[in-house]
Amino acid sequence: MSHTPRYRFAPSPTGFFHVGGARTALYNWALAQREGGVFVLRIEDTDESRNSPEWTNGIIDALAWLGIDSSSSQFEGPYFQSDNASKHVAAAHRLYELGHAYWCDLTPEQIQERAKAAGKQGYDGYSRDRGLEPGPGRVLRFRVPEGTTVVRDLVRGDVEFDNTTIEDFVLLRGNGSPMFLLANVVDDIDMNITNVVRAEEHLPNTPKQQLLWQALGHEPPVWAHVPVLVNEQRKKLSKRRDKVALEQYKDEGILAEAMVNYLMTLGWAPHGDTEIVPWSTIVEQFRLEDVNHSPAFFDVKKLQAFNGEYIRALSLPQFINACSPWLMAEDVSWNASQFKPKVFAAVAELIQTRVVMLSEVSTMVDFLFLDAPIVDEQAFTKTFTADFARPMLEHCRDAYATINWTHEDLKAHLDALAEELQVKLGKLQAPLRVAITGRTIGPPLFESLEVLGREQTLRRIDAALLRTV
RNA sequence: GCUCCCAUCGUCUAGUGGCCUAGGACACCACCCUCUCAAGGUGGCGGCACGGGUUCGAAUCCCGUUGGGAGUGCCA
Repeated sequence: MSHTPRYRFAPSPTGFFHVGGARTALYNWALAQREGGVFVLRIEDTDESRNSPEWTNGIIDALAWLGIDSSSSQFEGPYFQSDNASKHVAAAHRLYELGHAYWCDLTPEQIQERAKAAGKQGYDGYSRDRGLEPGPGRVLRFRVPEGTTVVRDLVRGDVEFDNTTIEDFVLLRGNGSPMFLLANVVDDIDMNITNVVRAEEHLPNTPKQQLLWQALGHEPPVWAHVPVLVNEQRKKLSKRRDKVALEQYKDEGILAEAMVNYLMTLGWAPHGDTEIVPWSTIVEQFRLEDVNHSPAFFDVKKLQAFNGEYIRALSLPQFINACSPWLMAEDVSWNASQFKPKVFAAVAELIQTRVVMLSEVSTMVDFLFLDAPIVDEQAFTKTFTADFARPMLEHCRDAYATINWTHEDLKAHLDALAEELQVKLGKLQAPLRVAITGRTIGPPLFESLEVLGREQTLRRIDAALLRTV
């Protein structure tokens, strides 16, 4: 008899990892860590159409990204539900022998007809006392007992269900294969699961599962149903209409730590006035009793804000390192051979405070690695309507040919010109910025010029002057 | 339809009967800083769904209303 809390995370392999699933996994992981328990991963692959080996690796990888390390001593699995099929069937037959289940030969169509005739919905218990033997096409149904079932839920309190509202659900299909509800319970019992923490959508199923636990002769686990994540329409996040794949956020340059931290603030909050806290603090403070009862909107804007915080908290070398995949990616606008790590390193600090996602980095520095900047026509037209635009550029072209090539001197030169022309430097530099970078916004201009180099700078000034003739 | 869950700023939350003139964060707005854009700083806008109780006292407890959500398969 072990008193070690055993949590479990039981995703079905559907091809991508859902942010909602990520949060559930994190809750389980935090609790297992906090209580010195175990996190059991079980892949619910009973539905053949969902069964694909590579999906399993995807799940392990996603968990690893979140910091749920499958090599940890507190991690167990992965187990596969499909491996336990014989146990599920055996349990079903035991239930039949115990009188907790019976065979039924009604087809779904017949059930519907009967329901329609009775003006009600669902299966009406028709085969309950017909004493049918097993036979081809017959399903095994659970005999729901009379009374009420009380689900003790750590986040919701006691939830009461009148058993008359629970229909005699199917345990074994007509082809003999076990249904999810059964498989799930049998596995949980088999794996000594003590705590079931999952999304609220499973709450209506819980009385059925609890009945199954009891019929099988076991005390049910501690339940906890956490609210679902919703979109701006307040509907449960779904892969069809919402951006829910963890991988997608990862690809955009959301840091794992930011994702984890953000996910944990949905339905719960760390103590104190700041939400940005390390995982260790979360493990220390997280309690199911403190989890909110209502659905939470998955706000990408706030996720990005968190990410910006985490990006800025990186040391410079860490930041440079983190950017690397996006700088080496195949879809960058420059030729891979033109990328210069040293050049990027020289401006990285200026970029770090200007992005909230790592995927933004490449367009912010592309002008440094391109032969010619990608010019935003609108920006060009707009900035070059200023009457000082051409004279300023011509002036720069001449002065920059001989000036000391430091950002201080580059700036000092334009400062002087601004003074002379009675124009603010902010306005004056705009055409130069567009000529060099192609855009009106970007990293500080003079530092950019310094790393770009004299030759390239002069070339781009000439090119811009040529365009305006 | 039926079953169940839920209800504090636009959003995420703090709040477990007096500390609440309801706190923080994101977003938004203004100002400061400033070579653009950010970052940073300061300030602002903005909420206890409604109606009844209980209580000396209710965001907090109870009931109802309204409004949301989830489930309702021989899917998981």
